[in-house]
Amino acid sequence: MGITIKEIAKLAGVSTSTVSLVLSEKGYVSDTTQRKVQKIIDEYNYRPSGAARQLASNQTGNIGFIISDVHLSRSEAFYTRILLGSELEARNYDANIILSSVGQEYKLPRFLKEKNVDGIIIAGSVSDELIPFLKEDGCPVVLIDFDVDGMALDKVAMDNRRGVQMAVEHLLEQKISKIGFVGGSYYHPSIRERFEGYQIAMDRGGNGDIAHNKKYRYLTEDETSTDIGEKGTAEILKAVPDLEAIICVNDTTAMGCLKYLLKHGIEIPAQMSVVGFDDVNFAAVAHPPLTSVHVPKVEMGMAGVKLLKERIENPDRAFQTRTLPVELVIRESSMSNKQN
Amino acid sequence: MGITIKEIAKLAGVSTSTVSLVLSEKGYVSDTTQRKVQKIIDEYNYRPSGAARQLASNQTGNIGFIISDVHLSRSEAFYTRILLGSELEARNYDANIILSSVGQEYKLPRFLKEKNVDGIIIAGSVSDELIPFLKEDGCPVVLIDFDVDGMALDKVAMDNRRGVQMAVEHLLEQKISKIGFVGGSYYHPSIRERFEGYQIAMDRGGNGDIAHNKKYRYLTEDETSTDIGEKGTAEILKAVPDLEAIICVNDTTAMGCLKYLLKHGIEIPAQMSVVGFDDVNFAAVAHPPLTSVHVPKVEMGMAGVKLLKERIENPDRAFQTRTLPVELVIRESSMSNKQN
DNA sequence: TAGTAATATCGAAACGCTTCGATATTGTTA
DNA sequence: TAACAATATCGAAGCGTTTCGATATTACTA
Repeated sequence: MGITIKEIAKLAGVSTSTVSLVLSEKGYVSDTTQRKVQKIIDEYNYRPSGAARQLASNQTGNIGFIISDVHLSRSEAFYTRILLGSELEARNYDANIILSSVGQEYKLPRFLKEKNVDGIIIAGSVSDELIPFLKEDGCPVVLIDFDVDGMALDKVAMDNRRGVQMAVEHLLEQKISKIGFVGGSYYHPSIRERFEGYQIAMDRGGNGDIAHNKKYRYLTEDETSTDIGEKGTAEILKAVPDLEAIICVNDTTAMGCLKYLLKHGIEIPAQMSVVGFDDVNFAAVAHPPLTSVHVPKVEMGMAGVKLLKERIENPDRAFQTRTLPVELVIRESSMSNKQN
Repeated sequence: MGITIKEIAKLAGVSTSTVSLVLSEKGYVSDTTQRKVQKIIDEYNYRPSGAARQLASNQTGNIGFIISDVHLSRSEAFYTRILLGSELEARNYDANIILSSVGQEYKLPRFLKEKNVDGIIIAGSVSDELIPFLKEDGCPVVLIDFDVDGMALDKVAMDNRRGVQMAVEHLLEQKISKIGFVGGSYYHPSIRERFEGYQIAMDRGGNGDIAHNKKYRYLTEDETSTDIGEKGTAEILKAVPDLEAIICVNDTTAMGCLKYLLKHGIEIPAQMSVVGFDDVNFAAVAHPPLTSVHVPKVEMGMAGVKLLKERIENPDRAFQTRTLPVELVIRESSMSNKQN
């Protein structure tokens, strides 16, 4: 296709090795030569072939980003924002993100089959078989918002427990203690941690009896959704008519919760406070605006790339887990009148 | 790293060319040889090097997907779903999507600099300079939901005009004719088409006086947002107090519109109908659920990959524009009582 | 100023595939 | 059964880089 390094070398009157040195900015090159070569490069708009470079140097400059297709197609932009973060950070390293969604069928992404990446980021839950396979393959892997028991890997997480604790504390401060908990996807580590955070904070606030009473929770293995939110709210409300607040495992669930309450004329937050988690796009524009635990999604994506880079450069270092802090964003849905 | 084709060849007692033929499933290979070689391949878990393959065959199996970072980070999952579609379709061709967000600064993605892709998909608007540059470079390009005047390119579009026409007709049928139009990003071709659709349909319905009266519209070059929606609604309402409906250029804008109306106690749809466009995630869970023109986002992404593949295989064919149909999804926000 | 270190450049061997042309074998046709 | 086509396999030449010595030049040190 384009012009090659050989031709550039000839035009500049130097060897290809010299051109290569100019390109990579390492080794010794005199100023005059460097300028001379660079001029030709610019003039002919020369761009080195990635393939050749990869082949010769045995590194690709690519980062594989794996995400389950159900996550990628989920309505709320959670993993998408993580992807964005990774992409932004990758740009800093001049690396490319090769995206691959995987289904449940455990078909290896092509880039993997052809070892076209220096390392892999996995965001969210994926098929169980995939990760052991990758590890065995010796490919550097970083997990974002996921975990596999007993797998020594670099991970990026968020402080799920702390997040819900803050939410609970915020409610307790308003003298709201009859707090229910609604959610799905209970298989996911983050979800479990969120529930634990709820129990811990309730225990501490002296409301352990509530947090350990099954009447106050609706928790299923089904994928979180607005439906789960609606149904869960209905169930809990049936069991506990004088409920004061509902904490949802994520905003999607909370949307369902809001929907149910609205439909049944239960005033938010006057009669019922609602808190979500993730602080995704629509939390702020929901009706009423939804109090939610903000997750630094973009930062998580960036952290993943950083961790991966470090692992690639230093394959023998100890495995790390980077847990990013979260933040409670208080909006109307939980600003109970009782406070004022 | 791994085992190479040479070693496989030796182990199978054939030449590397034969192994290559087995791999690519073309040319003549006897059944026995094919089995023999495949056995070794499986046994040693051999996977050919993408780099070497690319270098030798001069094709990458990669598709570049370019999206402006503002789009990628936009809250609603519009372009993200297009990306998903492309990814799914790419899987069918065993191709990889290399994702690259670009900022306004027009820094070339690395994959582009190193011609690491067979073709490129651009989703949404990007820097003006980028596209001519790519064309000049001879790289196959497909535009999804974007256009550059006078650029002969393959494109994937949606029927924006028809979409808004349907919305208008739906309102007119309910004897609602005082319809305003709110939106931003007016520089974007799709947005302009949506506005045109509004005018055309209003003209046809005998309400041209309204559609051509500036009082009935709020249209800016600023990026669409809920803020635009709020502000636009406020402005139009000030100018036309007896307004009956508002069509927004997209759902994000419509969310702002709903927010404003809700805040000011204007009942939807009893006093005011609202229609959005795109039918993104939160449209269905909005309060009230938002009538919106459904855009087949995933299908658009898939169509882009198909178009690109066709172009790559046949570089000289005429340029095509694939316009996908849209659909009006009627929800509560526009089911005026007048109808019943 | 000889001897060594730093600087500058180059040639050539990889890197791991694909593919073309050559050669050998088998099958088909008149 | 001679002649030719189809089938099967192989060797070797690329593909466009990087990188490892080797060599040549210049600068510095004692």
